[in-house]
Amino acid sequence: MSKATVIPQLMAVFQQYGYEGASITRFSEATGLKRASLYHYFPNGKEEMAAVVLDYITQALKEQLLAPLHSDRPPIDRIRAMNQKVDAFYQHGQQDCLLALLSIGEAHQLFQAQVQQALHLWIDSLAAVLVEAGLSSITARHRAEDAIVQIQGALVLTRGLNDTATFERLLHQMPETLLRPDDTLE
Amino acid sequence: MSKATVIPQLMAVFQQYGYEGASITRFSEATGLKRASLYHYFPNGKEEMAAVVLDYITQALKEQLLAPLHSDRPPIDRIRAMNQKVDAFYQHGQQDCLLALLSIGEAHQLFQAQVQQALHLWIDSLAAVLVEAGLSSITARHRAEDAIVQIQGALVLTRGLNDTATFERLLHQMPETLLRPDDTLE
DNA sequence: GTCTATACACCGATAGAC
DNA sequence: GTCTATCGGTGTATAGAC
Repeated sequence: MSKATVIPQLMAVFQQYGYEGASITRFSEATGLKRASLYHYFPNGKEEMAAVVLDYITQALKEQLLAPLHSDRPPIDRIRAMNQKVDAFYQHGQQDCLLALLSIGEAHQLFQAQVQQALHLWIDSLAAVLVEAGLSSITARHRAEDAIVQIQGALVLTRGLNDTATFERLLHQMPETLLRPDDTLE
Repeated sequence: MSKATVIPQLMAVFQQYGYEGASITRFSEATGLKRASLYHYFPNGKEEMAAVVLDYITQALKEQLLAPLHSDRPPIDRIRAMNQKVDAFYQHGQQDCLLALLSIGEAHQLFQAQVQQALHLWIDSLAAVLVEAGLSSITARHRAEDAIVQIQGALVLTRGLNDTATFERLLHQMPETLLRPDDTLE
């Protein structure tokens, strides 16, 4: 049992219970390791676990969600490809986003820097594609922010309404919405 | 000290710490009442407190945010009026939404019905105004969902980026966005 | 590296005096 | 209605055997 093996299992616990609701007992049940063994891997306990999980999902963001944005296909195909990954990553909206969960309560202070960095990476990567597609720099940035807002907001609505329809609809129409002509009113 | 007096104080604790992070000790500090006194008002403890707070904010939703939608002014003015209230209610995006916080972890099971009802009320009220403005029933519903998605997503982004700019921008451009002509592509 | 055993703080909840 | 005192349970974290 290596450290890398347990990280996805810790991630699942954080996703299901949030930062405060995630306890060492639950981590122990999820990994099959006893408390003391977890402290062997993560001497700083829950806080260190969350930090490592955040590094892990930042890597997943780069390698899974953002990688399709750097292909040589047309911009709209790249965004479609990203959204396919987004749909899988969040399991059609039924999986909570750790970037959102870890900016609540006590966790907000602790992980703000890491969360901020990941969100900026996402926005910047998407905005770069929109600039390449011919949008102005400022419009591209706004649209990229809007995309992340839609994803995060749709995740909230999916949980609250217990219905993935809005998440799926917004993901589906997002590529065209993001690439619509620049009104210069924005 | 009456029961109604402490509800806003309990709400503030839930908003700051989420459901799991909110403890009786913190409620005691926020209200000035000792633990046993809180159990006098809320025999079922934290769960009952959250349920009462949810009723309170559902009432606030109706009386503060949705009331402007029922005036006799043009639809765009009514939506602008709602968004002014939204901006104040969430303190320019810096105040977390309890409907989102109470659909996480353990709280999700407990309060799903109340959260769902409040969100549907919000969406239905907004969609009714959009229908009155001439949009088709299905488009109105989608746009109303989009509005709640934008508000909730922008709240997430405000926390994560520590910047209220996106929240303010989206609120400002929302009235025109919601009332734009129906493409019938939606 | 993994375990058992344990220390100590805080949690939710209740009993009972005033 | 508000308090002090207290209970059992769970939380984080560590010591030390194997």
